[in-house]
Amino acid sequence: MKIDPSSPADLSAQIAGAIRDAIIEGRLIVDERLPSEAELSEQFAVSRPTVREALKRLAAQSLIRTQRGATGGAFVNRLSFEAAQAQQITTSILLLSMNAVSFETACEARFTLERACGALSAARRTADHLASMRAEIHRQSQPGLTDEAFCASDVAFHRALVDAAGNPVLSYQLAGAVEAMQPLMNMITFTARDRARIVALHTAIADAAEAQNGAAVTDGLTALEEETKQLAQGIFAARKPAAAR
Amino acid sequence: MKIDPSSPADLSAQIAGAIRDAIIEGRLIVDERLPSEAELSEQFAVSRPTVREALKRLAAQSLIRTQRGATGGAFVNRLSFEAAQAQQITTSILLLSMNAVSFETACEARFTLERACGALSAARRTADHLASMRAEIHRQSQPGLTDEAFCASDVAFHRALVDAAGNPVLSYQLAGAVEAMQPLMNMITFTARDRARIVALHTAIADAAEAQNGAAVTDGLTALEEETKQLAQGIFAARKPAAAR
DNA sequence: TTCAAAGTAATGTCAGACAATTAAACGCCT
DNA sequence: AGGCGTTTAATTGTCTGACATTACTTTGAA
Repeated sequence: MKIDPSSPADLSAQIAGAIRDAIIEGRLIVDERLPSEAELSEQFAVSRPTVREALKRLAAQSLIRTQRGATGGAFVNRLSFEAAQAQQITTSILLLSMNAVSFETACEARFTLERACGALSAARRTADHLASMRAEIHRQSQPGLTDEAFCASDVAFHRALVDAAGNPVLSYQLAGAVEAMQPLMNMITFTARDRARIVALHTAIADAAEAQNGAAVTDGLTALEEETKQLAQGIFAARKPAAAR
Repeated sequence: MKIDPSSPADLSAQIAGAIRDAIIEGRLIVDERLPSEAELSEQFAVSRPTVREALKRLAAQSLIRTQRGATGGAFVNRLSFEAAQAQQITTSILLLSMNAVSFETACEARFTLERACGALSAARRTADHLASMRAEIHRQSQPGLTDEAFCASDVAFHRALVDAAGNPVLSYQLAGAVEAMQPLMNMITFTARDRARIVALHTAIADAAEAQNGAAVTDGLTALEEETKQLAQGIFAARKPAAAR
């Protein structure tokens, strides 16, 4: 684990990179303890604050965790599916909000990916998954629900559908697609959305999953995509003349 | 932007979180300059090293960039698709290597997602995408190619296929699925792989894309998945009795 | 007017110190 | 001898102050 001392700046980035590479290449394994900050600063011939900055960089990516006390120190973290999903969701939200992605592009990506799960979800769904989906549909039918709660339930429904595929890698990959879209869709369509229509489409999807009919799940998602796109188009069409005045 | 000074530890995490929230919620916009480290340390009533640790955390997630000099400082970064993809690939590699994901699960997730692009890629592929795919196939046919180069070309082929869908959000989401699998598949199957068979399957996929036949692209990917799974099964079957001795 | 040099403000790095926390080692009492 | 409370040591978390480095800005001179 070496760094280039000739480069004058960004020592902490170099050190973080060296440790990260060691983790990725398996030279540091899960739950292994890194040398103490004092030892690291000796090894890399830098000061302790510089080492600390490097460790904070790694902590920000959930690559290490730190513990205080006598047997404390920095430990290589097992990257859990949960932590990875949270990271992916944050990244996806930022990516969408900072890059002027069109509603259609994002919507297409989301539903294309979710449809990919359709067949697997229909084949493997358990009673638990079905119950979760039905519960969310029931919640969505409650008249007093706030817009935020309706959106959260919408996301929960789709998460249950994705999880029904029984493939944690797939669930992780789709976390960003499903959850990052919520703020975007919420801000655009929540005023015009017809909840009864959404509930009907969700019910059709749940029914198809219960019948283990993969094609019907896929069709249901396609119908939902069409509904969403038309809704957005209507809103954009109504906005433009208003803005042109 | 406030932090809780009563919590004794992890001040830098709190500060990083406060700034991150400000960025996500739009209170800090792209290319906006943050206050200087000295000003931030005053605002949050902490020392400059603590502020610096917080900024390094954000820099590790590509949320900010820093510049030295008189007009320097920390600026909100536009999260590019490229940077987001790089992050996702790193996260995916770590997730797979640290969580004992079965080959089958990862393989299924990868091909399920890639198949989802099939129809779009077939419909929208340009001459450039086709040329990229053909070029990679040609490279894969060269007899003197190293295993590493073959794998890299394999990844490039699939990247071209995914990019052909013309949806950058989709490309971003699939980056992890396609690129993170390379080390995993490489380490398991490269000894037993029949390159001619892979090239034939790739050619079939490229032909289908050229003919804009979405179903054929999907079928080609399914065939490739089957090939890969059987290859892996054969290897695991051969390993087990050897290890049992 | 143009170009070079000094000034200035910001990040990058270092050194040393103290506080807070935690587990292990130790000693004491039962 | 064994259990329990206390001390001790190691480590991270934070602070203070300083200097180095960088790059823009201003000023001055040709």
